[in-house]
Amino acid sequence: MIQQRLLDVAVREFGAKGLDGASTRSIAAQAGAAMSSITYHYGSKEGLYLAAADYVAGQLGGVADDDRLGAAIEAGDSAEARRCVHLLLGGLLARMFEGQADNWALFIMREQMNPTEAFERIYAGPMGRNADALVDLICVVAGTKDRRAAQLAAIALFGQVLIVKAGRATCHKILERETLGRDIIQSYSDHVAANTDTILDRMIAEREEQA
Amino acid sequence: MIQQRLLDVAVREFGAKGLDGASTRSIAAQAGAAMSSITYHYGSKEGLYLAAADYVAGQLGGVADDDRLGAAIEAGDSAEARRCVHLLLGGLLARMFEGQADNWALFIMREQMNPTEAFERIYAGPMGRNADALVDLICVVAGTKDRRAAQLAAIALFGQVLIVKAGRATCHKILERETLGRDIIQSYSDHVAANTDTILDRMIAEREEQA
DNA sequence: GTCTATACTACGATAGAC
DNA sequence: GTCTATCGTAGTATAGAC
Repeated sequence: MIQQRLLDVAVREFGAKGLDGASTRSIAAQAGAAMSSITYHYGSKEGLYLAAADYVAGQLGGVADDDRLGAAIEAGDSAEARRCVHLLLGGLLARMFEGQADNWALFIMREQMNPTEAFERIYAGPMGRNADALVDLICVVAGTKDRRAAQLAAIALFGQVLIVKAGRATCHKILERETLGRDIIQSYSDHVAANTDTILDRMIAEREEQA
Repeated sequence: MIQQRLLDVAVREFGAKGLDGASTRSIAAQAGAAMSSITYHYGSKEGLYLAAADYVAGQLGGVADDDRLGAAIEAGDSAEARRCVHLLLGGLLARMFEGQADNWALFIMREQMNPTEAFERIYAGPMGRNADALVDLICVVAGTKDRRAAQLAAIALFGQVLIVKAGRATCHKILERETLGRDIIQSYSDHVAANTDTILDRMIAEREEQA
């Protein structure tokens, strides 16, 4: 399928070089198609960019069982909500280390730094649902109605996940490795999980202090 | 000074569009100079890019008092080392919110995702020194010789700082704000500081358990 | 639906006037 | 040291053959 090949290459090229930097000639050539096929299928370079954004957004789903997350939030089950926080963050972290992650992660990073219409479309999908769920889950775990505190905690927790991609080169320098093996990935996942529990415990303790 | 104006614009343009995406014509025009002045001063587009990288690297210094950090590490003073960790992370976080930060932060983010020679030059400066100092400080605070654990902790801690830039658009969505006011910035700084203390305390407890 | 051919613009680099 | 002029290449978009 020529459209599928175009999208795969487009995500990689737009991610690596941005909308301006990537060229339709190069994308078409790598996909084994004529440049005019992009115009035919997507109208223009921008059309292909937005199509690539939608494609990326769709691939962000399934990181955790949305139904289970929703049920835990609905039920207000603190213990189950904590398990869901770990499922969500662990799932996201695992995604960051998957082989194809570089392609779409670069695309999203770029949109984060300089958001265009494409970011709205990406965030409207599974990405935004994951973010909302994390905030809701933290509220349930901490037993707090202080949503702002839960939002701040969600950002900090997500930062621990994001850095392995957004600061990949620095991580390699700090760990003195050019590639990260399974043992290090597992160690970091364990460390993040432990941090998460510690932070959630502190939020619970702070809430009980105030009460 | 025409070279200074060229560097300022170059950092912004290369950060926003990358080496390929940015154009020397546009950079020169915004700096109020002829395009050939880039060739004259920097030899080529790549030369200007590397000069911009060096300029960015230099601006990352002074986030914390290097002498004080070094002294705390040298002395093995746990309490002072913890204060230094807060100084370093707090200083970095404050830098992330400074007005001009977008320009150089975008430049560095881009290099993180797709490192070139420019990243080596940036990391060889204050950025790498800050990273090394953070790992050393954590070792002192936790009283551990498990350097790998300190490295993982440093990455997680730094992730909490990085996300406000690398995931800026998502932060705005989560906090339901289009801009982040001083009150929210202060709240997040406090949250990160509290997380940092909690994590360091846990590392100390884990070390004492093993002993 | 996919290709080739082409029009037009913008790019980086260089030469030479001042 | 800064400018204008120009060269060769590569960019997007479009038209039209098949």
